[in-house]
Amino acid sequence: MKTHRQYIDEQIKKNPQFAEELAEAEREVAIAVQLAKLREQRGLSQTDLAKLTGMKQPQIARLESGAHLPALSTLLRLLGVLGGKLELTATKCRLISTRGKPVSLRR
Amino acid sequence: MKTHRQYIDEQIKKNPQFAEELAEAEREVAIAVQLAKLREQRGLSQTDLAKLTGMKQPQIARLESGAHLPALSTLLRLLGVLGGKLELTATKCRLISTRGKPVSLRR
DNA sequence: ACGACCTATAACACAAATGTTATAGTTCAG
DNA sequence: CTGAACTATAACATTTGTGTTATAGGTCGT
Repeated sequence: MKTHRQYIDEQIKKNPQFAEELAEAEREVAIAVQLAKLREQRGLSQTDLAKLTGMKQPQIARLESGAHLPALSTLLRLLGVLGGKLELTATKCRLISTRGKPVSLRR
Repeated sequence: MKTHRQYIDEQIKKNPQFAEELAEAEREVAIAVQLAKLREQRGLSQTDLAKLTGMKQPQIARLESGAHLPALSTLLRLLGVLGGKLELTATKCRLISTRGKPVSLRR
């Protein structure tokens, strides 16, 4: 229950960018999982959802299995039917003005 | 200041699905717009953001102009740098169990 | 008028996701 | 054990987005 986390920490030390990449990857799988969960909460089979969205069952399966990320358009289509929202919110501001100039820089 | 909205309402009457499609389209452009806004709030030029994300300026321009939707992976990459989150939340539940069975149906 | 910076657009090869059909493995009811 | 419903996987053509280079049009300071 330790080695995996250790490995990750090492990588982050070696390459700070790794943290960002990892976070991104985690957000990616999270999406597949959430889609599947949402579908089941709604009591729909993959086939049902496929019909409702005009897709085919194997496509749903591919997405939920994480074989690849849905296109944004596909994700929105699914959420439209499943009753879900995609919110894009600004959070932390750790912004470095690359040179001189303060917050609202260069211009 | 009326004809456009009227047109839309007519379409919805003709084809109920049109409402869904429209909502989806609106969510799509919203994404492009929000990306641009967020970048400007951070005081970054397209070129800056490109460097920070390892992309090229024209790619940023393409996305912000809405020429096409970013791939989810690209969106996450941008948000990682811009300091933004993508939240996927369940909302309304207007779910019809297609045949018999109540909420948690068929299985 | 000149440079320096910005944003936008076009073109094209490449990669990634979709749409589709077929099919196989599960589980469960009868 | 059979069949029905569900999920998963493979293959392949098509569409969509990326990565890249080049270039053009704004705006501003000097």
